[in-house]
Amino acid sequence: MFPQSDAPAAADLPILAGLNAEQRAAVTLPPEHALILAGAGSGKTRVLTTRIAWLLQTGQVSPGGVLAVTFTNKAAKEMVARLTAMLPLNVRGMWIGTFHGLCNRFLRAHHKLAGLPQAFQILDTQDQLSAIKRLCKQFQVDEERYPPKQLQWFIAGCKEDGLRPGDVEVRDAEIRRKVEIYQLYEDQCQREGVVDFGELMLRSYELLRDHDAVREHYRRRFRHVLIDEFQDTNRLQYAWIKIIAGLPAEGGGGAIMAVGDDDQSIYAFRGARVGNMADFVREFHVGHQIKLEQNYRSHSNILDSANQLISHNRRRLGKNLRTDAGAGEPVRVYEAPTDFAEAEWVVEELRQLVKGEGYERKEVAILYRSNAQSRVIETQLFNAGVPYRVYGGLRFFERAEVKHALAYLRLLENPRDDTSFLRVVNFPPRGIGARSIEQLQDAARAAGIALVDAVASLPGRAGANLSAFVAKVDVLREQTAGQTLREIIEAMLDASGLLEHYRADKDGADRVENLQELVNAAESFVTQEGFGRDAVALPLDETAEPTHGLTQSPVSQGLDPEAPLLDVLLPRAPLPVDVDTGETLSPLAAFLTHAALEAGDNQAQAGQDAVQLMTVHASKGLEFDAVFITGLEEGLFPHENSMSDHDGLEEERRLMYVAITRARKRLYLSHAQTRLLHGQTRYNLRSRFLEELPEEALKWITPRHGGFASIAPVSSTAHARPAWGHGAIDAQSLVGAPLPVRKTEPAHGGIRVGLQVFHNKFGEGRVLAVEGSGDDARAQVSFPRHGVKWLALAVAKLTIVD
DNA sequence: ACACGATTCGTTTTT
DNA sequence: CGAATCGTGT
Repeated sequence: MFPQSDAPAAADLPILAGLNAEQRAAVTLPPEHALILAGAGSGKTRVLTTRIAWLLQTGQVSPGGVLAVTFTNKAAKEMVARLTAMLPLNVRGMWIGTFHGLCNRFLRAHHKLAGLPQAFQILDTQDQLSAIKRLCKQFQVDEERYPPKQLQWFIAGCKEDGLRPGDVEVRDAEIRRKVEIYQLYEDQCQREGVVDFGELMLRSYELLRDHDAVREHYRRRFRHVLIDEFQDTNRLQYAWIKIIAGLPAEGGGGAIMAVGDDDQSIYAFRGARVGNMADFVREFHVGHQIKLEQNYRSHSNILDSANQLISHNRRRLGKNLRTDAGAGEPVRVYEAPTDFAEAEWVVEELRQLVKGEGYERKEVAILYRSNAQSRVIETQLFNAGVPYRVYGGLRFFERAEVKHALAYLRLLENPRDDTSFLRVVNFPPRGIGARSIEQLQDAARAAGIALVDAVASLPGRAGANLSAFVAKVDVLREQTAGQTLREIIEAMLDASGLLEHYRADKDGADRVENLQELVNAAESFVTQEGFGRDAVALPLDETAEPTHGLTQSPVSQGLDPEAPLLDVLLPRAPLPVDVDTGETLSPLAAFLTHAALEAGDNQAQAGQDAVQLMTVHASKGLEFDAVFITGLEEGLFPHENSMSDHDGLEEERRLMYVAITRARKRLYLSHAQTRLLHGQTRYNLRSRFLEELPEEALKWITPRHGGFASIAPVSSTAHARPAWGHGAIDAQSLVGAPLPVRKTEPAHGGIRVGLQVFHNKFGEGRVLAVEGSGDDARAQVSFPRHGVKWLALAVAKLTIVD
């Protein structure tokens, strides 16, 4: 019997076509909590979006019942795009967005309960730091003992752990002081009506925690909660999910589908907790765990390398990628004498790739562990005239001139925004010096008021200048009332003198351009968000049937859980809306929010066929035909700061795993014997990660010329591991390996690789390499205190330690 | 107020 | 080495 044509069996829906068994299983899981372990290149986003589409199409949920959370705007946009392509359905009723974006909307809607002005502004990391610096000056915090950067880290860390100042365990005087400053910072933010990124999350969490009606409403509403990149969630984000979905013990709520990959967890340094995955399984009694192990990206030599490498990590949930693609080409490994030569080699190889083998430049990525490493490569590329693009500089909304402009705009919205006030009070310069500002700050602090409000109390010419500034902003505010966003910004650029200032600067052309670009950004914001046409009406989504028996009643009924919050909080609605009053944000305030939450692309020179340069971190989620991973050296990758502890090393290994799995067809790995770092020449051992790859998948392409013998790896007990993948470490495999291991030469006074030696000045150390002969014989020795040195055996008096 | 030397300090980063 | 910040001098 065939299923009715108008009601196809759920398993036969066209959206499911082309999915493999694992993917299909994940997509069609029953509405229970589930964890999807999605390996690199396993079609994770596809599963996520198809899951949503499937739930909708089979009538298991209405758009309003879906909550899908991502980390980046890019991921959120992609999800929306794919979903709209898949279904004729309007996605408007769904909550799809980043953690911060959704929290932002939520807080605007419930701003009264959250204790915030509806038009609160968002501090980015820069703003936060300057706010802290300002506070430190004001309260005479010793910036030597408490560097603002560290305070910022402390505060952000507390919030990520869900801790308010009162919750922090005060263990010593230093922490006590930090907590005091944390409290002062909080007071300051509250007074000025601004929130930082952590605050967006924490306030939302607390609001849900403290207001039963609100919490219950959302719990009832969201039948399905989907989380992308779950391994990157921090404590607070997981707590947020728990409270919005409801733990089983608390009566439960929506079904959670957490999608993640513990092997790609590379953000522990900023609070990400892989442990959330295990906690989730335990706390939600997760019954369904599905592994997506079929990889659609890479050839098997590449995949085998990734698998072999990551198998050296102890703490894993366990997963092995497989592919139907053939072995492909071997992974090429190159050892260069210097970082300079390494870069030369990359450029040469790249040229071959593009000219000889028809690779597109933009399909080639050059990866490195830290940004500083890009310089040498850039120089080489530049000299060779190869177009390239570096990811990860300043983004559009972070540029100084744009931030200045935004500060003026913020003052129009909220004159009490002291951060913005200070940013532009004397920019462009208008004769308001540090002295005047200090006076003003003193006055404001004494009276407990905002800087603008203290201006009137200042006498003399200082007061006059300041008053002129305030008046200027006030006039602009009145003038632009009711104008379109574009008109407001143009008026601001003119009245503030910003445009004029940069036009007068002979080097200001770029900045002028960026300011004009700001107008365009605003314009496209207006178009995209679509509130030029619909004004501020609250369009109900016709396709979204209320599933929970919500009756439509006036918005002003407020927090009755049965009230149509659903209708108010549509994420694609023009502007966030106050649930009590129906008030919306001004387009300007909305644009400012957008600017804070979405820092914009890097200077995207899209269209250009350029090689992509980026850190390994930045490469996560991307893929390329060919990938170079450079600087594979001990101390660099793995980074020295991460080498001391086991967890740090495992994260570095995951980072390497991410890097390897970016490559589709071809992978190059390289390291340099010598590298200029901090102005000093460093001799680095090659990375242990190279030794953790399957030798049969590798091909060493280093030309064997005499002078630069490579350094035999020294297996120490510090990291217990099978050095060559299979089996234990044995001399046989070391010698037989296809690595250009230099055979130790007979007579060097008995100095051989691996020996422990003693030096008069440097103490005990281990011999890493020996080369040359006779009077030229040298040994590379690693000393715990003094680092790695090359020593001339004829001069240095080395004795062998037993 | 600004310019210039002296200094310090160097992972990874999204929102 | 090179940037980013700091302090002094004019």
